[in-house]
Amino acid sequence: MIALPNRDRRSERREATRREILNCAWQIARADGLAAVTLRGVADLMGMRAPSLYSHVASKNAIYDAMFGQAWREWSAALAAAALTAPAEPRRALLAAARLFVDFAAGDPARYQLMSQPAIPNFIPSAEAYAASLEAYAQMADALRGFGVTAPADIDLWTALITGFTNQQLANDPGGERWRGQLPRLVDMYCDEVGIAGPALRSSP
Amino acid sequence: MIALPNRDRRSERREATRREILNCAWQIARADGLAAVTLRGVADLMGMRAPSLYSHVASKNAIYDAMFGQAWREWSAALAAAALTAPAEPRRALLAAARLFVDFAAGDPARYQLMSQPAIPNFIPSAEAYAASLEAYAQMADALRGFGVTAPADIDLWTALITGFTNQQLANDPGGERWRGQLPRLVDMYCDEVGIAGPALRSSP
DNA sequence: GTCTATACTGTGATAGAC
DNA sequence: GTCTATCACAGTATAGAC
Repeated sequence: MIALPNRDRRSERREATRREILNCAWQIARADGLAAVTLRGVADLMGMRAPSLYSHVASKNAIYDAMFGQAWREWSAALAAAALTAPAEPRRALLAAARLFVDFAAGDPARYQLMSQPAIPNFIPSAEAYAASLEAYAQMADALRGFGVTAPADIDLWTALITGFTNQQLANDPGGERWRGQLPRLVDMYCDEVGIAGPALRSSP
Repeated sequence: MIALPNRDRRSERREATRREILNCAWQIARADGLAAVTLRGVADLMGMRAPSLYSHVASKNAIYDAMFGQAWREWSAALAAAALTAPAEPRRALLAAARLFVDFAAGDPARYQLMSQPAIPNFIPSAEAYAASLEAYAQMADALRGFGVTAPADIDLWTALITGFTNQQLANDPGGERWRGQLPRLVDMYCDEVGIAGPALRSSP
């Protein structure tokens, strides 16, 4: 009988290289933009030849795909960490969530660009990676449900409002406050519309 | 003394070829997406060789640039044709403008993708092409001013709301009504917020 | 399993002949 | 103006060394 090691060092190392590939890709994306990620560039950073990457990833789009899923999972984690389930002050909680999203996007524009399709030509997230974004959506929907918002239309309204503000902020005033500064007003508008009570945020941002 | 022709047939023909290049590029973009536009593809459609295009266009990005300006001028024309200066019923006018924008975007997703940066890697609209988008912005701002909306923040609010709805509609329910159908509600929210009077649209869409 | 060398295809772009 | 030829660079497929 052969003693099986309780840890598979081989697959551990394999996972580590895969992670390193993603890290190098992120590094390039952050520095020079998403489109600047090339297999040769990633390979250079790793001290490898470009074709060698195919031992660990199926294609370049597979790298984007993994990054896409990773990005949405990071957002889910950030939202969960914020623990905005404060039913006592729903408007403040929603404002915090909105600011969190804008700041999350502004903190890594390349990441946000990848999250909001269609950033890369010919890249369509796989069902598995897309599931990560759906989970983040469900997470936000849950939070809204905690505030009494259940109608799908009301949830659609929220997503359109927040992403609209985020896109405008990043595209026209990156790092500024032109739209971000209006978030209290936006959250008030939304809460008034969907019937979330509480004191207005506008006067006391 | 040499008789100068009163029309420059040469430059007329030159302009015609340039237009044809753009038309072929649009044709490809509409059929297979913006990224599918290839110099060889355009040249094929024109019965030319790819390098010959450089006699009429400085680069591939110059083609995108011309398309960008053209797209925004088309939107300006569409908005002007709508003649939404109906101060009697501002809410209806704004709803018409909002629907016009969503439909304009949905009518040619590739065009809208190009209008909303950053659609193509390494493509940044030239100052001249960008001016076309600024003019469209000024046009909308003028219309809003006609309804008493003058604060820059209020105009920013409008753009974020409309583009947010449009993006969500195209990305998650292309050709549908999921967000488009909520436009009356959105316009009401906006008008209530910025102080545009009139009967609510919600009940009578 | 992991990496390399080589090579194929397609891209935007340039040079120079006609 | 348009052509042919060619370049540099991309993603990727394959064969084989270790």
